[in-house]
Amino acid sequence: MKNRLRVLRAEHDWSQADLAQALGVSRQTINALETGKYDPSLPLAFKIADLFELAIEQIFERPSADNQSASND
Amino acid sequence: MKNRLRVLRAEHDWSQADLAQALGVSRQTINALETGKYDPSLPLAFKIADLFELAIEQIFERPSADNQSASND
DNA sequence: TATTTAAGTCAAGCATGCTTTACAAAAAGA
DNA sequence: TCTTTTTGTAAAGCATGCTTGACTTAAATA
Repeated sequence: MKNRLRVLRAEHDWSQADLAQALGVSRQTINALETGKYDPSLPLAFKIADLFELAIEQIFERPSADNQSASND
Repeated sequence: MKNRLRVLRAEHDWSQADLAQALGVSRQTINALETGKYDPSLPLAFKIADLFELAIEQIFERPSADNQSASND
């Protein structure tokens, strides 16, 4: 899932460490998000959205509709 | 983090199993989300939002701003 | 040039999200 | 009442999210 974190961070002229501190997470987490290692949890996504005063949908791109199925009893 | 899943599901007259199938997750996952056991991943939150044609923010309530801090180097 | 800041990455470890299988209990329908 | 459907829950296991600590490299600055 792609995101606009790096751009938003640049617009605010923040380092990864600055952003991490503002969000209460580690710098490595920010780096991992920006480099696409994994997606944030929903609570963290909300914090990010609140910080940048944007909707989650404006920061994170919809995933590519995987169509995986689970057995469901 | 509270959510409106049970209400939305009721509006559509779906069982937990129906919703699970529509989302490609297990019934137990839906039950866990509705009973507040845990929050969905961001990708699953997007799928839910897409299915109900709502924004994530309209389904999931913002978490109560934890203010936890990480050491950050 | 020497130093500092910023970014990338790795490994180990713990927490959370989701799976399958299984069972119990409540609610709905015959 | 009897049967079926729906919901709740539990345990074990695997995948993902996030932590700390450490190290490397590149870029900015004294």
